[in-house]
Amino acid sequence: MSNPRITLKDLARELQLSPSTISRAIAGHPAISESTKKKVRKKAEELGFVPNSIAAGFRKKRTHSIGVIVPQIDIHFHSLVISGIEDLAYREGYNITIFQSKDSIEREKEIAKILQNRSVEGIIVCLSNETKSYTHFKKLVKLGIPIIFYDRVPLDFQANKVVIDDFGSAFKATEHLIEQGCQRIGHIAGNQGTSIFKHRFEGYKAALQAHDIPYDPNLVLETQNLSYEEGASCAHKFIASPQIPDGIFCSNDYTAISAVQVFQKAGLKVPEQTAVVGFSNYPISQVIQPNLTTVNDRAYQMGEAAAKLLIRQIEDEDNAIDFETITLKTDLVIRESSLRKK
Amino acid sequence: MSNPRITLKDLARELQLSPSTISRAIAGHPAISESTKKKVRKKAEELGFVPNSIAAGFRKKRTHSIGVIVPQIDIHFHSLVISGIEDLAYREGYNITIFQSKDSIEREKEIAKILQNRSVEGIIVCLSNETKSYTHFKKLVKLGIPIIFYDRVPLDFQANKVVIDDFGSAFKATEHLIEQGCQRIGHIAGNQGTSIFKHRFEGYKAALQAHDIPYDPNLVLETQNLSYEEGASCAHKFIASPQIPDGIFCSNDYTAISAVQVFQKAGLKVPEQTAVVGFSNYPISQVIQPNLTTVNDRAYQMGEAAAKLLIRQIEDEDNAIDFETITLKTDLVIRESSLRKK
DNA sequence: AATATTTATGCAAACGTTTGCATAAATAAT
DNA sequence: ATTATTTATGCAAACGTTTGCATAAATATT
Repeated sequence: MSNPRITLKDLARELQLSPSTISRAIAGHPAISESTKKKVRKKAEELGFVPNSIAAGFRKKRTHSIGVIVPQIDIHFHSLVISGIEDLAYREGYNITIFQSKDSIEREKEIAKILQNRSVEGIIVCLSNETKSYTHFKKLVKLGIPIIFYDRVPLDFQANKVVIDDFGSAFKATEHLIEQGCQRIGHIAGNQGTSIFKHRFEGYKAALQAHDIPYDPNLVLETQNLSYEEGASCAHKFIASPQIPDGIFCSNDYTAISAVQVFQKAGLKVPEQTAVVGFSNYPISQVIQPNLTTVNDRAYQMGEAAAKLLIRQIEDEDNAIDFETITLKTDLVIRESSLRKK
Repeated sequence: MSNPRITLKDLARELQLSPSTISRAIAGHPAISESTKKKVRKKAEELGFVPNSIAAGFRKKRTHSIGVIVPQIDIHFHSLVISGIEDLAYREGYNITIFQSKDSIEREKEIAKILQNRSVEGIIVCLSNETKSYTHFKKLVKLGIPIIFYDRVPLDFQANKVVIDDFGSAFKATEHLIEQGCQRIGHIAGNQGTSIFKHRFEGYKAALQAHDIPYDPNLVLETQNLSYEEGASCAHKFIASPQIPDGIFCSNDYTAISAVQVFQKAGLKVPEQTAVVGFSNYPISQVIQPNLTTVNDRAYQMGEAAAKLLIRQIEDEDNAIDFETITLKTDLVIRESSLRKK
């Protein structure tokens, strides 16, 4: 049989005071005498009183709860984002209720309803792949619940967003290959229906153009899921082409790594014959041989920025803050797979 | 200005009924007529009423909330466990409030208090590295809050635990090397102060003994953190030894991978000259060349099992369930790094 | 001593549900 | 027509805090 939890009323009974006095004493209210405060705190400690934030929150209409919806927790990118969110939230006295949408719009809608039901004060969400309409989120915004979208964000309605500079990152990555002497640069692209990958493709093209290198559509291969297998397939296509590219910018690390491995198996030297750059700085990228040059997309910082923006919006009581978009710069982590010269 | 949230009282006013009738109608109580139920549900839908589970939970003394404490969310093992927990919890109508202890006993104690404060109905926790005393958890158990420990579990007090069969897994991994013809088998061990790694070491020894292979302490190298660097260092020590081992069982994938790479750099053929087996089946293990044979420690299933056990304990009202330990079997995923013969 | 002001504590309503018991209306039985 | 039973809805307390306002006691001023 468990011990029942101690309440303010229990302390009140013990000390022959009223629950409102106990509540104020514990909160350090100036109208309560120091001696009463001392007495109450001592007895609270003695009996193991822990405030019931459900009851307090119910009265004050505050939950200090943030809902987080990610496609999958075990995808490294998202686990870094969540880690960044939790660290910031913990420091600010908020806690995180987490859900996976599993890239299902139906599950995402159900979760949105659950979060309303649970009175979260704000939401951070990476949209599911299937999400094309956002009424389930618009409804919550209308109720005054701020929402921050990260990574996959809605394009056609105003919202708070935290994204990375995909265009600029791709530009820099491609530019790096050019600076390493590459002239015939290929691109393994992500699904162009997803704006992230579209921007990466645009950045790649812009860098070529900026350096007077003609864009050759035959050097761009589009994948659906940027999977390891698709990367290998693209690498084989490059090898089979009349003129093998001497540099490749890949939209994620998996395709970059598989490309590297296919080239090596085919006897192509990386980076001497073909330099390769990936995207996302997964832990894998510093383990494979040669170590992979890759864009560090700062997922942890993305999480921190999203949580900071959300808490600012929660605590802005007059709702004066307009929608905001934070675009994080990235770093290019230069490793062996693209280094020809210093 | 946001729209205020619709309550039972609002519906009551609209329909000229009492809030208790509205509550019962929405809940489908048999004492309420079908026509009233229909009318109430229609109006609820029309006005966008969503039940307030904070208020309902306050009255019923239920939160349907589970607290989860992991050392770090972005460690792949833990992100898989959390994914397993969330999937099971979502299906059972519970939600997950997540915290990182950052391997700090102080932060863990603070989090335990926060979870009491928030009236979670149960807790799943992987103890921080620093945790040597458990009063902060014992106190919660005494209040009737069930706690499931996973992976790093307390040894000297009765608790619910979900672990893997470290001994049996290590035995099987070592046995596999023996079956592949290895006779001089080394071990890169984890910190022996952690029972997980101690059991792995014991399993390794037991397999040698079971096959009449003498245990040679010179073939066992202990690390502190099983880091990539420590793995490389151990590999160098093996290379410098008078007789290089022809098989190595490593306590995690990072050390296995770095060992493989050091051997390859030194001209040793893996697995022909030295076969290598890792532990944890990180995504890395199927990417490196040769692909790594490794123990799949089924972190996702560990999460599911922990959540299932916890919810069973939460919903067992007479508290008749004794403490329980679930030991998950693992699979040995045989890949190139250990295959000499079929 | 009487009056005014300040200090410290208490009362009770409130938050939004749920639910035991009460009561009015409808229906059935005599 | 009267009485008994059933049906459907309502009242109000409860959950554990917080807080506006009330009040008693202590202190200061005249």
